[in-house]
Order: sequence, then structure tokens, then C-alpha cells
Amino acid sequence: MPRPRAFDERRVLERAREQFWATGYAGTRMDDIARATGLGKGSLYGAFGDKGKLFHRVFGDWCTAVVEVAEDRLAGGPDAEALARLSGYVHLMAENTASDTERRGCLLAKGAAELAQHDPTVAGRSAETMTALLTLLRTEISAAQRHGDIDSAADPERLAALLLTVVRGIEAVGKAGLDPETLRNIADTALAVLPMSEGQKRLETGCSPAREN
Amino acid sequence: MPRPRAFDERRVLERAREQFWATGYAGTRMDDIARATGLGKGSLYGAFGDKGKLFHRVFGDWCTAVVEVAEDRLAGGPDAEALARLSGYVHLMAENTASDTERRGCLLAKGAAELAQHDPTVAGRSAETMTALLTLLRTEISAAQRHGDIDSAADPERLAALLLTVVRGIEAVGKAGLDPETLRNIADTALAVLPMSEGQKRLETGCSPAREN
DNA sequence: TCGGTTGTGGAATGGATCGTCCATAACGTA
DNA sequence: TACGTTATGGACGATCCATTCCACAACCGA
Repeated sequence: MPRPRAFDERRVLERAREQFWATGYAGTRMDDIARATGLGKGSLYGAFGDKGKLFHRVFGDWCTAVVEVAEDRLAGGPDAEALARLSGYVHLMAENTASDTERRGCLLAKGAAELAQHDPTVAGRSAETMTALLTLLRTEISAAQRHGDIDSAADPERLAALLLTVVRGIEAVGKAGLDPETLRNIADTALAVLPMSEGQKRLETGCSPAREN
Repeated sequence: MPRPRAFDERRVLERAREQFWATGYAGTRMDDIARATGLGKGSLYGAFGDKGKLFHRVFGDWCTAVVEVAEDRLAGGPDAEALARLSGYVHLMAENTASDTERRGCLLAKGAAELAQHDPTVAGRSAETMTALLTLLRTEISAAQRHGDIDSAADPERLAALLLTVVRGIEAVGKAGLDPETLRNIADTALAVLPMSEGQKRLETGCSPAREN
């Protein structure tokens, strides 16, 4: 019976994400979002509540996407390729930051930096996301250990935390101004220093493991 | 001849820093700073220009301090202790984040995340800071290589970039919600996976190198 | 075709915020 | 002690921004 919505909710959220991504939470005006989406204020507020709720929605979707990218790259596949999957993931993340010519960074980092301290929803969601990424990385490291690539004496939990830190750190130093080539090198180096099994020839720290992405 | 200032500029900048640190640039009101410092708006604007200039001043001082901490911990000292200095520095940075119970994070990361994209001054200053930290780390890594601790085949530039990424990454994942114990473990792990010289017994990845701080 | 319900979009509102202004205070010097 | 100069701090103005409101439009079922 009611009048149906004339807009595509997904598309509106995409536009809103662009705005928040570009100018942060405090720096984005609802007018900007209204103009970017073509919606009137009434529709915007009717559909999403208020600015905070809209941001939470966008932020949550982003976090979901971050984990999904990791799942696509990491989860599932033979143990023999676990190390390659890890390498592919870390390089992909480095490449994302390296090619972010507009220096927008990652909305997860940006949002957490701006709001996590005062907004429990943002804090909780970002913490969940970190935990999910940690689990994915740990699983793959264990797989690579089972296959005999990574030294089985190493604690997979710790190596996973290190890799997560490197991935998030690349984002941070990239935003802080390090050049793209350096960012790519960091990904290479992080993978090169992973402790390999006794039998494995240790990769040289000075050069890169195979880039398969 | 003129009436002298009744406030201590250093103290005012400290208070302003607290505010910007706690609530970010956009989230801090000049009225807050006026109240926190006890200054009236007239004095504030007369002494520091405007909100942007005041932030630049605070941000610049912070960056200087970040580099000074690194210099204190890293620069100068015998090659034989270079590895210990590196360890001390990385652990100190991890400890700083781990003990930041209010989750304020680092103003350098926060400011860069919020403003670097649109504010060339902030972008430039943060990039300078990264470069300075890189240089300090590279120098120490070279020293540790000379002394035969770190594998001399490794590229010190790359290892320095990796360590910088880990340090900044710890800050990022800490703000994103990882627990303090994990943060400390990350520092341990990062140091444990550094490529050691042939003759050196490789540290176990599962446990920590000596903590001297 | 018609009524009820919900969507739409722009005008209006109320509060907050940056920066200015100015009357006054405090200091050094003559 | 008197004067010129700068500091002080609170009131003020102009702007901005999140949110609400409302008159109207669009759709669906009867």
C-alpha cells in the first residue's frame, strides 16, 4: 500500500561511504551526503536515522568488506598454497595503499582513529574486525606450517598478529607519506623474514618472494 | 614597554595538545582550549593566530618529540648494543600503546588520518617524521650488522622500513582494539624474526628476546 | 477511481562554533 | 607618577550544521 522508495539503498550507502571516506565523520555534512546521493534530507533521515547511525552502517559495511577480501584471498585451498595465499594477501593490501593516490587511507583506520575513543559501536566493530582478520591469518599460517613451509616451532598466533600489524602498519605509514615503492618493499620484507622450516631454503631478505597477484 | 604575557606559552601548548589529542582537530572547540588553558579568546587568537595554526604548532611539536624519543633510545652507543637499543625502542613503543588505557592513540597517526589528505602542512610534517625515524632505524640496523648480530646480507633500508611499519602498526591495531598483551607479543615477535647472522643462534619465534626496558 | 500510507525534498529551526571587537588591565619607561 | 603599548577576556556577529517539519507526490489495494 505505501509508496515505495525511489532510491537504491545500496547505491546511497556507497555514495555516503565516499563522502565519509573522503572527509571523515566530523568533516562530512549531511548536506554533502544529500547532494551526493540526490536524496532530500527527509528521505535520508527517514531511511537511516541520523548522521551517527548512517556512519555506523557505512563503517560496519566497510568492516565486513575488509574481512571478506581477506576471506577471498585466504580461506579455503590446499595447504601447499597457504604460503602463496598469505603472500598474495599481504601484497594486495600493500598495493591497495600504494595505489591510493588520493591518500584517503582506509576508512577502518580513519574511523577508528577519529571515533573509537568515544564511540563504543565503532570501537567494538573495529575490534571484531581485527579479531576476524587475526583468525584468518592464523589459520593460514597453521596450514603453511602443516605443509612444511613455515617453521612449525613458531607460534601461529604470534605470526598472525605480526602480519596483521604489518598490513595495518603499511596503511598507516602510507598515509603518513612513505612512497609506494617503499610500501611494496615492506610487504616483501615482512614475508621474507617469516621463519621457514629447517629444510626450506631461507629467502633472502633483500629480495622478494614470488609475486603472484 | 608593553604589557608582558601572563601565561606560559609552553603550558598553553601542552593543554591544547591534550585537547586535540583527546578529541581530534574537528572535534575540539576553541572554547574548550580557552577553558582548558584559562586564556580568553583574545589572548589565544592573538598569540597563535587561528585554530589551524595552533594545531600545526601542536602537531609539529609532537612530531619533534616522537623523533626525539627515537633519538634518545637509538642514536649513539656502541655497535655491540645496537640490537639491544632497537629492541628497547620497539618495546617502548609497544608499551606506550599497550598502556594507553584511554585509547587516545598517537596524535601523529590521528592527525595524519584526519588531515593529511587535505592539509599539506600536516602531510609534509608527518612525512618528514617518517623519514627521520627511518634513518634512525636504518643506522642502528647497520650498526647491529657491523657487530655481527643482524645478518649482513639483509638490506638495512628494508629492515628499517619493516620495523617502522611494525611500530606504527602496533599503534594502529592497538587503537583498533587489540589487547595490551597481544601488542607486547607483537613487538617480541617482530624482533625475533629479524634475520640474524649465520653464527648467531636464531631466537625462538615463540619467545621473547631480552627485555631491557 | 479513491483513500490510506509512506516517501520526498526543501524550508525552517535551534543550537553550536569560529573569529572579531573593544573596553579595560598591567607593565615599562620617562 | 603619567603615558604609550600590548595583553586580557568576555560579549557579539556571522556562519554553519544537524535535525525537524510539512506540504505534496506516488503507490497499492479495494
